[in-house]
Amino acid sequence: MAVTTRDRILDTTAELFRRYGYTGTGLKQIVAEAQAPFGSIYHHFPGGKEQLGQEVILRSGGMYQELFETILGASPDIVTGVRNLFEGAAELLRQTDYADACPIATVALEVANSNEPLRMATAEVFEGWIEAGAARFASAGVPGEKARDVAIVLITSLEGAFVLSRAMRDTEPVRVAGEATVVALRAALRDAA
Amino acid sequence: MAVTTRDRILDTTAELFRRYGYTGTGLKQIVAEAQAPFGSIYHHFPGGKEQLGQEVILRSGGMYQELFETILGASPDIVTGVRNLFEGAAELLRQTDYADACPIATVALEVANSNEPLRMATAEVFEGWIEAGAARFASAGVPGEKARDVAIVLITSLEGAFVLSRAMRDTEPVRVAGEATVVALRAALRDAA
DNA sequence: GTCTATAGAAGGATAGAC
DNA sequence: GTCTATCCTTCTATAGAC
Repeated sequence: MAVTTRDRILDTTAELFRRYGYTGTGLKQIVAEAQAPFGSIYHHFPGGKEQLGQEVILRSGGMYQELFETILGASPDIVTGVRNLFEGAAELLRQTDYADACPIATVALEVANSNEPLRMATAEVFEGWIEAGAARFASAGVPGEKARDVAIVLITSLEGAFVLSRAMRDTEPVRVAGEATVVALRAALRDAA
Repeated sequence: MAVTTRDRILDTTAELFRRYGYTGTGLKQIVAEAQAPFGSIYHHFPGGKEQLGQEVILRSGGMYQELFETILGASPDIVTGVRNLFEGAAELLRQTDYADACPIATVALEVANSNEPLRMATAEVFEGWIEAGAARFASAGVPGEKARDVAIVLITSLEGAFVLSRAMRDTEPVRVAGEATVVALRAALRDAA
């Protein structure tokens, strides 16, 4: 079949991590949902839960980055792209009962002071997002020294808005944070002129 | 003594939640660190871990709000106050090995789609922070309809910056988010003139 | 190699001694 | 009422049957 057991485990784990976090997701829960025998986890991931977590973090981070790129690439200009990104996130939240937000933020907070290998994986993802965002903003006309800052503002705004929107079950924080990010981006673009 | 067993349990739990999250913190771990017998948890919190979690969330939220008010109240003007708030957060992160950030964000993400009573507690805290911030910005001269938005920008920026800074072990996200929040606040204040 | 059964530790919760 | 001992479940991980 097109999807291997290994991929099914990775996909299922990513989904469960997003909803229940790292410590809140059990290996038995994963294999049950992925319709795989328990032993297949240790067959495909000899390092156990930690190895599985690492791969899920890096993989989800990469997929989310591709989603960013797709949305921004499909927009006529960078300002519209950023606006579409936040509006799409708000809509997706609403449609998924406020579950479908950042795939790694919950895990990132859980492991930041308790699991160094996993913390490093989340840091690697965030750093990758920042660099990708900075490159895109720079090529859109944001001055070099400002491009990284704008990328950080975008990502921190979105992450923080996810925290509040998921807790409050309201898209308001995502919408407001999106507007603020657009304003910050416009200001940075003005500096270039 | 000045501090009761109940308070010691609440303080200890708040600290452990911040570091390990809700599911990552065990009741046995709590009583061990609080130097209390195991039974005292169910004596003081008959509702078990969930009741304890609820009280910790609301209490930590209130204490953090007081901290906001203290910092903003001690600053000569609102812009300086917001700057001090982010700078203080960055310094505290650095000093505490990037553990001392938002006391409830980790729990908020963990429970958002898995524990409705606890989700409501986190939502109550965030809504309280937004309203307190909006009131303060309004009295500082931000037009009424903008005051709530600025408060949301402040809180989402800080929360998102905490996620990145803790994961990356770098204060850069908090500092950049702080600058952006100051810029947004200044723009809102200009609208009033 | 795929899968089941189970080990050994830790989880939350409770009963009852004192 | 304070505290201890224990219950039952669930956790990660492993051993070994097929």
